[in-house]
Amino acid sequence: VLAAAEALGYPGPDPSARSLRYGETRTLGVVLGEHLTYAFEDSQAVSFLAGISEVCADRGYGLNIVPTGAGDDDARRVMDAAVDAYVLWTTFYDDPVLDTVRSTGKPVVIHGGPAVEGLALISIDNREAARAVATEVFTNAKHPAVMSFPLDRRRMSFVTSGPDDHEIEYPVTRERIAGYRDAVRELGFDWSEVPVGVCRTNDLGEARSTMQDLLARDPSIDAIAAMSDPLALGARMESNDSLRLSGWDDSDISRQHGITSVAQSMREQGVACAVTALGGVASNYRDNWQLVRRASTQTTS
Amino acid sequence: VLAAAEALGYPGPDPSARSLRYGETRTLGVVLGEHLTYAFEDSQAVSFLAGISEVCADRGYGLNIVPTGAGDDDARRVMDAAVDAYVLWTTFYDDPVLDTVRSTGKPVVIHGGPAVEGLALISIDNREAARAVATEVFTNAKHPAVMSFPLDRRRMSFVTSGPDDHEIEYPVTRERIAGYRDAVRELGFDWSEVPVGVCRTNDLGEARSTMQDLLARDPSIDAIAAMSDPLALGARMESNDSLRLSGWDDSDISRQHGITSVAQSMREQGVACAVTALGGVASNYRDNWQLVRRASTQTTS
DNA sequence: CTGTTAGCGCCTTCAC
DNA sequence: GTGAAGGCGCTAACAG
Repeated sequence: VLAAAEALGYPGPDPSARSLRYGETRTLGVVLGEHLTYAFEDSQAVSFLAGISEVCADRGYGLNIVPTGAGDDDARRVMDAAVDAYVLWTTFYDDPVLDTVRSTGKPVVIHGGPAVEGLALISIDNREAARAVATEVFTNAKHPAVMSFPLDRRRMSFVTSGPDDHEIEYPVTRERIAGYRDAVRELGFDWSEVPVGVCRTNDLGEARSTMQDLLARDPSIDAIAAMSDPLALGARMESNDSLRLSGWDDSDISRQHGITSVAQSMREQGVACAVTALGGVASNYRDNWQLVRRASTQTTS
Repeated sequence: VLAAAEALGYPGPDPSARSLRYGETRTLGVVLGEHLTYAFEDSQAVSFLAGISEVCADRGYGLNIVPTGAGDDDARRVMDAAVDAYVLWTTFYDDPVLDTVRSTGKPVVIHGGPAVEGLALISIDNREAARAVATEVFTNAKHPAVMSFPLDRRRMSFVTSGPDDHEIEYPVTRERIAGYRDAVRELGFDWSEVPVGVCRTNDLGEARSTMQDLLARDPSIDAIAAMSDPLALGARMESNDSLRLSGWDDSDISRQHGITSVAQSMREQGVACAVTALGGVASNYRDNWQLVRRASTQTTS
């Protein structure tokens, strides 16, 4: 009998049929608010996925990566994915994908934000961390400024000042801006006059060009709070060592260049997301960050 | 009617049922011969996956990453994956997974090797590239040596000399060793006396420790052909600038440190694998590499 | 203990 | 035009 099956080229049990029967696929879905290649180009995204995949490997789950934002078939792509649960990365306020994943009735974990009633959220307290690092970098400064991630899906590079919350579509970015604003105000500055350079992508080149634009607008800038280490380094390259500077993520870049940064483990957050999505209980990550003080915010007075 | 469905919490079309009906899942499977986290830790693996994902995103395919080598349920994991085609990364001679994927009857593309009758193969000509770079680095040398990736699944670090093909389980490693050997013999050395340092992992620390072991065995080593740029840099850090040196992949490391290297695009190879797996025709990648000469193999005589 | 059957949810066909 | 039914491949339950 087995020989006959072999001879006829029986392709083995069909996974779709099996899933249908059992009602589970043993696969975790990761929904990206970005182009798929971004998942493998941004080092933070890679760390996050490494954490996710660690959990999947342990439990014998596959990992299905679903890109969104490319077209109007996002909902179909997400719903068509044969997965048991979703982890969302880089989603935004009012993202239609949020409704889509919720309507599936499957477990959903959102990384970073936004907080959605009934869906799990894993994130550090970006606002509080931003307040702490900005307080560090803006103390003893005369003309503070910010280097930011994109504010909305259009992902434009530009320079503005004191942006309002409602202009900012990405939760992590909004929270960090809010934290910078908290610090700015506590130190007695006028937020509406603080220049904010927005970088389309998270890389050195973009940061340098945006820093040039910032300095063109206000050459007296003497302190920069940046949302990533590459952005911070780009700012320094267009300035001089007297610039007070902070980055974010405590990567090799900030270590090598003595840049004050915010340490957080994307990998651990990935683990927490996957564990939660697959039915476990992860610890609270709100306070899982640390301010790492380095030479770039040393007081020189 | 729609309202009623909504009210009852209809979870939307079930992807498993849909796949079953249509006989396709619109998902590409990537089978890793490594622990899943490796896929996100090794920069070459990340580039390869970026290429794969680019194609998947274009065509509206999902990406399902299946780790193997963890236990004896590899076959089940692979067969249970709801995918339309497979791409294999870091597989080896006689890997049982090869039989498993073939038995599914789905399209299979193997990256790097081994060549299997009836399954597609995407790879540069590692042997020829290794011969070229070794000829470059070993010319004018007196005591050539090699820094290698693991030879087999046990992934041990150790020092040996002139290993035979049959000791080497990974196709890419075997081909490169063969190319080094070709060059060594053409230059008149005795392959069986050439020290080969095997590094368990592809990182600097491992390379430094293995280089120490190599030098302990033969302090007169004056040229190293390494299978990656990190391994090459590690070797240099335990030696001095007079060491003739070559790496592989033409990464930032080799550029910054003036190390001769072999350029190839893992990303393009990823694209080629995905295109082939999903039914397209990719161009031949055998000769898609280049020797990049730098200061580390300058003739100083 | 072996053999048959029902049904997972979907889509397409065919009947009305 | 609307509506019912069959079958994709699997497995659990049930009948012989």
